[in-house]
Amino acid sequence: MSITRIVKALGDGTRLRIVNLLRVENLCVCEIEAILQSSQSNVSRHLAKLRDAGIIYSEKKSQWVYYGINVDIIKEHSFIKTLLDEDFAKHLQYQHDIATLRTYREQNFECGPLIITSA
Amino acid sequence: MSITRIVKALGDGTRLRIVNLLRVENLCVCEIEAILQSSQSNVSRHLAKLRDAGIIYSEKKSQWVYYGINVDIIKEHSFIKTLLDEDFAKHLQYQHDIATLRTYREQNFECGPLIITSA
DNA sequence: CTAATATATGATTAAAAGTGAATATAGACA
DNA sequence: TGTCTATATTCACTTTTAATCATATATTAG
Repeated sequence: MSITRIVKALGDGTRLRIVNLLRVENLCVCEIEAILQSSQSNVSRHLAKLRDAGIIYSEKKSQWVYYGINVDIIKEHSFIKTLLDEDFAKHLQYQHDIATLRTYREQNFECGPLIITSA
Repeated sequence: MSITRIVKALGDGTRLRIVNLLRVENLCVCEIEAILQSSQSNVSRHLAKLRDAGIIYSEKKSQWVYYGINVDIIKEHSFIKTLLDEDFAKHLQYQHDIATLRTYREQNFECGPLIITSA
């Protein structure tokens, strides 16, 4: 996979937020949808772009499709690892998304709407 | 500067090649133009995009404008450093561009056309 | 001043990318 | 079987981006 293709696929706010979340754990479309407060089709399309660029993989489990970081591409393109491990941590947006994910887990939400308490 | 903005600015083949060259040394527009075999206005526009994203800076010296990597943004966004130091090295295209730059220097070219001997 | 060179930018066009709404597909379960 | 849920995909539309050509600006050299 070319560097250009990978960087291009990462060059979108929503997709960076998705990759940041997947760094914590594998998630299905509806979970990402809830955390990012974005539409189903929008999230699905962004996931497809990331997968086409080899950054993430998908795995179907009954009716859900779980997405996760493709560790092989990270080994091949180490800047992605630096981005995930060092750079996301410095920006509030990404920390906040992970906090939302934790809230989501604590509340034992299944796929469905998440009540966000703080913006 | 947001990560999204930076990644977006890097998400183009020509701009990645430019950043790869600037890693070696500061260059003016006409030198980049010759090495990448691209048009003056095209190179100028790509440079402007990189500069607007804070990835490079420009410095006018008499009639030339020299561009160079902005080290401050690399300190702030370490994935750029990994990209420059580790990932470019693994891809032939970027190595080749640097070889062309060396040829350019050995031939003592001023700004002007460069005779490429091998593709 | 004039000519030549280096760079930036406006205008235009073509291609690519993003989005909401609707639809299609596939699995789960009664 | 029919229905519900999760996901993907298509359509129509808008926005963004890239490339090219032509022109403008600035600097140097004569």
